[in-house]
Amino acid sequence: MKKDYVSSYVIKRLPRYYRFLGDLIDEGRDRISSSELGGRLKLTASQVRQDLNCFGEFGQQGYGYNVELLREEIGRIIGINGDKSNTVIILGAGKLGSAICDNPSFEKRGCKIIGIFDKDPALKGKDAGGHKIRFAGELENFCRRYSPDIAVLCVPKESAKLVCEELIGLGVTNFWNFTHFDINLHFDDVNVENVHLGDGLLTLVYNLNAAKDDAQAQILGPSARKAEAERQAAELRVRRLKKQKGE
Amino acid sequence: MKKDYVSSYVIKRLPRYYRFLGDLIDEGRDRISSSELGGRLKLTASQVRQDLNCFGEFGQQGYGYNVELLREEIGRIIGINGDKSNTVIILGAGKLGSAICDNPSFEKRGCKIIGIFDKDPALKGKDAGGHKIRFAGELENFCRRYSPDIAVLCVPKESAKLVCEELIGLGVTNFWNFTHFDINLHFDDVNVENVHLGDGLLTLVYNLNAAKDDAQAQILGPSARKAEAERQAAELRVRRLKKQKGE
DNA sequence: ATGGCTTTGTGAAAATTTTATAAAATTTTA
DNA sequence: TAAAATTTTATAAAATTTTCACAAAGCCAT
Repeated sequence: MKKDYVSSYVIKRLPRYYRFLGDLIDEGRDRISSSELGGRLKLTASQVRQDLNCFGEFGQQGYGYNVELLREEIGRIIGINGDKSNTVIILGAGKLGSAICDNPSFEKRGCKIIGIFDKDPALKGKDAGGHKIRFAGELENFCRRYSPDIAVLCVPKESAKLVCEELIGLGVTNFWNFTHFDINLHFDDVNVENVHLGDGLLTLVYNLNAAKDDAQAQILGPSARKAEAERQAAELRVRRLKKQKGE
Repeated sequence: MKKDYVSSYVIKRLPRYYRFLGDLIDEGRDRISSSELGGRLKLTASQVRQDLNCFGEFGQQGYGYNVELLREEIGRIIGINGDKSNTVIILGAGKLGSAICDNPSFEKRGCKIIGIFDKDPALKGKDAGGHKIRFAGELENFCRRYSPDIAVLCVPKESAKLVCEELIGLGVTNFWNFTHFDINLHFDDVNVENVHLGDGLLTLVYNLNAAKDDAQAQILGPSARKAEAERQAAELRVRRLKKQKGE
């Protein structure tokens, strides 16, 4: 049954489904069951079905889901409409900015880069991923004229707040944020997707160290750990008993 | 009380605490309460206390937390030891690879880049963030000699599986994955931190479209939405009543 | 030193997310 | 064509995360 509220956990999984369904099409698959889909994505079949049912009934009993149809449907849910793409500007034409500029295929995701800006006048006119870098001073006029949907922030942390303020003032409300400045903590009524690369590295380092201590620590939840501990204790008891009998 | 199991949600928040405490030090703050910390990070005071108490008792009643001490403690928890840094290799010296190479300060996070590799022989010897690019063929010998702790994957999706297999075979178990290949779906016993930039963009696009429909949709949970709906209904009743009285 | 005030740590309640089960519909097989 | 197998949808149960509430502990002004 279609829900009127969908949790952020479900939404975070949508792009993964979308991406995987694309792979399935490449494999030549035309149908898939929730249990196989779940198995391959390391989710339970239940979860897959619950997730999809938030948006409608896309499956067919006894058959499963049509791969192509489901992918199209999820694309529609996310909002990748072939007819109207979201316009994107990139702030900061440093290494990261220009890497972002051509790396993840914006077009495939219904987005179109319409400008890249840098406050360094020396970069003006140079190329970044097929786009001419503009001087930051042009930003105001550009935004008033084209009102971009999304701003990608690749500026140094120190500039981030100022740039944000200006952009919000110019009506930009959606940010893909690669800076270490937490936009949502300072401004309301904005959509922000934070990347915070450094945070991810730290999470990895934590898990790296945790794995040294206990290989299972990161895999099992509390109840599963408890069950495992009990299983091991039971095994020990059995072994002890056998040993007693043997003697 | 120190816990022996800590949920992944808590762990994901640790880097944020760590980063924010750094900012507080820059601001010259030397103490902070859980309620202020929560307020500034958009978390509840309760959650902050629960999170920290997973690892020990770092606060003091009537005082709060010492900023510097707490930051140090969280650093220790994550595993950023000044004495021994984790060694990192980068696979793929394209735009993204070389951007990663100098952008997020690995050193600050207890990591040290010891090599960057690319399968394009033309890049061999060229500079990327102060490191000489090596030819991918050297990877095996290099790994056997230095056994790096972490591999950063910035290769195209097609190469990802092969590179992964080789690295795992060479004993690398920690991956910071920027490719669209889901390592953890194909290999066990590895720590993976996926970035999947494209997924983040899609999440942003979804929220962008959702915001158009309902500004509050992404902020409130189900029960809060229900309560808000009830509040509005009650307000309407009151207004109606007033109107009746007025007439 | 003392008393009021602040703030933590913690167990329990509430909310949310995930998993499991029962019922219904469709396909496949014989 | 009918029965068996498969698989979804809807619902209920379980697990997990978050919030609440308060006693105990320590700070700080007087």
